Amino acid sequence: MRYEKGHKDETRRQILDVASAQFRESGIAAVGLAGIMSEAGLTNGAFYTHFASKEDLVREVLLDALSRREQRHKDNLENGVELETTIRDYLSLRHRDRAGTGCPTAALAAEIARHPKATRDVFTGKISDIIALMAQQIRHGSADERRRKAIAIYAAMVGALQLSRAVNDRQLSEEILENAVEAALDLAGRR
Amino acid sequence: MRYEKGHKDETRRQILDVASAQFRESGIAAVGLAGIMSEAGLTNGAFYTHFASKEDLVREVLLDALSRREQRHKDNLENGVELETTIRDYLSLRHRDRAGTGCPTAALAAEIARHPKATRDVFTGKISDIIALMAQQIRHGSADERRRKAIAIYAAMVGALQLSRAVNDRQLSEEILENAVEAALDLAGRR
DNA sequence: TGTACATCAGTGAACGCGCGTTCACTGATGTAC
DNA sequence: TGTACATCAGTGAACGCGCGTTCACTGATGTAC
Repeated sequence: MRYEKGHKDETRRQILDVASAQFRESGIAAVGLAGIMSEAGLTNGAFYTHFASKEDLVREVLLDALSRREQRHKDNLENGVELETTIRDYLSLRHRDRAGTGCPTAALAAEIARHPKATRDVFTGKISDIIALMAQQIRHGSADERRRKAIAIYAAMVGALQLSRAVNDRQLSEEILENAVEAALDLAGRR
Repeated sequence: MRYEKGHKDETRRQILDVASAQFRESGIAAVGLAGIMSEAGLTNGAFYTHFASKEDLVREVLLDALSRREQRHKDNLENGVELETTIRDYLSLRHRDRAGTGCPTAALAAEIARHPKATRDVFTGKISDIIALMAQQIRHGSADERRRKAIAIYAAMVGALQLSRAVNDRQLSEEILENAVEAALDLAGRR
């Protein structure tokens, strides 16, 4: 063949990575395939060698980005990382300012709600897994109680990160992050 | 004049209302001016008699929709409506299923974060006002404590509503809303 | 061993379409003289 | 009172542009005989 073994997989991964960052940075509807392909160092037409449609790409990007997030939660759990650390990392200035490498839920949840069933199915499955992993990070309470807390904490984190990004006032933005950290810790039963 | 007095204002309001619903239902980037104008019963060209650009419309829609939300919070406060009621209304199935008439923050926050300064300024100002009004609904604690709580509760509500909309599983969707209600009430110091 | 053909990742131009925006025009009314 | 002109909300066609998608083609390699 013209290209060495595994070349196509590498190209696919490259497209996936570029799209993943652009979607989270600018939103799905605002990003065009031409822009993705050119940043990936390819021409328009090659896209369809790897994906069936833009919606197919969206689904694959979501699966990939959320799987990476899930893996991070798994690693945290195995390494005994405290829930407090997870919360503080999520609600950090760094995460707020780097949407392109950050949580896909905070960047895209509202948009995902308007996408086809197959795309929402991927989101639903991964979000369930992530909630289950966060529940395991919680120290006290029954399995049911921990799950309930994990859901509420996750929702609070997603909402606060979005607000801190949308708001155009440094002080208010930081106030939102800080208060959400405290609230999440309260909910986790840490104080 | 060709049209009776106040006609232009009515037309402007009509465009504003149609755009407001379409933006919240489908997202700003996914909605076109032609679709807005035809639903408003007008042709393309008339748009620029009322607004300078799509971004101008976005700003006006946001100002209008958030002002209405703010007014609702004011009314609630004057009528002695409990914070619990505000929370339960926000995190209701009805609100989840009617994004077009619902909270602009939950529908558009991530998108607003990517819009120009002037648009984000409008959002920031109104969100500050709404937070201040919610803080007044909280019964216990110093003014500062109540503000901190209001911020956290608002973030949790926004995040939970979005998650409940994005998720493609009825049970999980309702579980998110219910747990967020409980968490918000906990944060408010109701139990 | 040499030749003919198959494979396939990627190229790049083109497709129809809808986007935001512009603009010459319409036609009913108000104003000036 | 009659006429000429100004006003202005709205029309509808057109602008250039970028969108997602298609497709004939390229050219390096692998396979068959």
